[in-house]
Amino acid sequence: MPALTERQRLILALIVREYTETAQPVGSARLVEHYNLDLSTATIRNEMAVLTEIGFLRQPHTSAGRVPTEDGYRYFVTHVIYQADLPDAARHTISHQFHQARQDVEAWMPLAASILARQSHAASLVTAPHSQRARYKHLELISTQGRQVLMVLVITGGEVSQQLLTLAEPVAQERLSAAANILNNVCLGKTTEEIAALPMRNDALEKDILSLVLTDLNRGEQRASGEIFLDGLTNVLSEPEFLESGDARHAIRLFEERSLLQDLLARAMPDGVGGVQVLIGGEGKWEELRQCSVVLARYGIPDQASGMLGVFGPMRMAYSRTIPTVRFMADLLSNLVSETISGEENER
Amino acid sequence: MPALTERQRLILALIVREYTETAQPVGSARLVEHYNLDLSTATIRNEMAVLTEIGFLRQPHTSAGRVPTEDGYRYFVTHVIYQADLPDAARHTISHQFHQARQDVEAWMPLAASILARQSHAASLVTAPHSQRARYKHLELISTQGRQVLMVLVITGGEVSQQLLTLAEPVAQERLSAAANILNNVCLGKTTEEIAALPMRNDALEKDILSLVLTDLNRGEQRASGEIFLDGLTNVLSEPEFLESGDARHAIRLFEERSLLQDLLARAMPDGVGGVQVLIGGEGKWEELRQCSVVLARYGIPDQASGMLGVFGPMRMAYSRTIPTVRFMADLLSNLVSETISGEENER
DNA sequence: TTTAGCACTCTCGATTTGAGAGTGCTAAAA
DNA sequence: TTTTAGCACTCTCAAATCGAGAGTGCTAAA
Repeated sequence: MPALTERQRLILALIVREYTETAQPVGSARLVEHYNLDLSTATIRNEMAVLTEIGFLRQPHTSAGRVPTEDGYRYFVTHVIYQADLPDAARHTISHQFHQARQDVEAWMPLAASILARQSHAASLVTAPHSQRARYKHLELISTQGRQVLMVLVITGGEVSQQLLTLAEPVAQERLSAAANILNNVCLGKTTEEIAALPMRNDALEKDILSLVLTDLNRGEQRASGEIFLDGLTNVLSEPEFLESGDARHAIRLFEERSLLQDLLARAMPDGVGGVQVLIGGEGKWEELRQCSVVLARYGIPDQASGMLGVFGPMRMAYSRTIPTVRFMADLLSNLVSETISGEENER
Repeated sequence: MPALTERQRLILALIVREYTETAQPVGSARLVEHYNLDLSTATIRNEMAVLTEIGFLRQPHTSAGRVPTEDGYRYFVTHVIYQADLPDAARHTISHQFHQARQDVEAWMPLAASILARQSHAASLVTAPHSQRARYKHLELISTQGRQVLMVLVITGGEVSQQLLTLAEPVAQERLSAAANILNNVCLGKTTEEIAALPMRNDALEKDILSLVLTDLNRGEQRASGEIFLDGLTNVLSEPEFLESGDARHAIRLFEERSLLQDLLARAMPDGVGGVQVLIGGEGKWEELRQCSVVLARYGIPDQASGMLGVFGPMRMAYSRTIPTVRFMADLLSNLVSETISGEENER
């Protein structure tokens, strides 16, 4: 990583800033004028030549201004604004909105996505907290029609999964409740393996249901993440990058194809809760993201319940705003999750 | 409504078909050539002049081919293909896919949206079944941390809502379960009003929770529809209408702003389950939809649990495919819903 | 009633052109 | 040694021009 002078860093930062705002290549004259620099355009041009030499800037063509390269953005993100903090005003607004929705668990994730999208003026994604090692928490069996039963299974971290089962023969609600009660007593707080290791049930109904519970738990553990919430796609649609090159528009498919998105999340953030990850221009790994950037973070409690959240937009993204926002939101959701589930550990 | 000759109807239909495929104004020569008509271009031109006179076709400019007008599409939809049926092959594919996911209640709605989008090559939307007159079905209280309790409320039709409550003081899980049990016995199958009319509970905990249940039920009834599932937005993004005029792109915002969408659904389909509703070009009521069309249908059981589903795309849409698909899917979901909840009526 | 023929209109793509933006280099100034 | 004024040069972009081609409407004959 080449060392830059203070002034070069400044110029790089200003070019990034100007370009993210205008989406136009920025020339030396505009820079001086717009930011009242105490330098002549010629000096700026010399510095820009250096930055271009290093590979942080490029010219779309001979007589255009400069545009940051992927490396340029990367340097900017890691060396210039990575530690930037979210303004207090924004922190307060966000906290406030969450406080309002405190009671409504179902609203948390969509709210988080909506806030992220609004703050970053880009598309956002949030996955519900999800555990790779699920623990049984509560089972409920509700009879609907004669042979059909709705099974509601609550897992660690408040995850709820529903299944419809068709029994061999009709069973009364009382009988179902009793069976659920027994299983609840036996399985509370146990992991999939622990439940699988339990002695076989004698009762046929209980046996059947327990095996369904197990497949359900297993399926949950297979999934890489919980439900995915998206927002702000329209923000990104009106960006020039997406209007012109069909290339960038291609990237949006990634958001609709959940499987692609899962793959992205899995490969981008293998590690536990931690810092914010910034993928610029697909990092050579995702062809679809060539013109885009993604800012990701994991939240929650490792191994218990964790999810991801992030922002997706053109490479020309307001990183200095987006990164602190993502970091702040990750912390906020982490607190929310740990408040909600920490009791479980004590119960055991 | 002007009466058309058989030949005029044919020509209108062919123009609609050709235009939906190519997105280019269609001229007399292309029509004759492409469909081996036993007529000369001049004859076609005369007929086209008539259709233009009536207001079913228009020319973007003097020397371009013809394009259907909104009225043209409307005539086409109501008089030419409204009764068209979905090919057996498609019916089977769809039924098969649903059969596969029969058990997994949570997968139904996303699956429906996905199928609709795939079949129509447009964007789709499905709302979860929802009841305006909810009936209490089951309550579950799960303690997490000391004072925090996750409340899971199951309502008619399998709707599940979660809330997080913070009690004044810690309460043991046993105590919570007992309270839930009592309330379940008292409230099963009751409507909001009936519950509100019940005698006051003596126990403080039960009283508090019952009032929360009531607000939750009320909030559910206020909502016009259940959760909304979208799919296939990218299908529509690559259509030329959306690439060019920012006008059409504006319409996509409608899909992200749930409130706008709710409004659309509420105003477009006030009536009960019934036929398929086709909104062409916003019908003068939705400025955002000027260049788009929406095909909507309601499914489910009126007053008990019903939802909507539909397809959204450019006005130049393959109606002859989309309309039967929407109709078929509505029937399919209706069956699914009635199978799931019909038992309730018997229980009472 | 249909159709061949024709004059006419208008768009669209290709091509040209000039203004303007921005650069790099050089030589003088600080 | 660093900064800057001056200048020649390059390249894009928007506007203007132009001709081919697509498509029409009309008329008169079949």
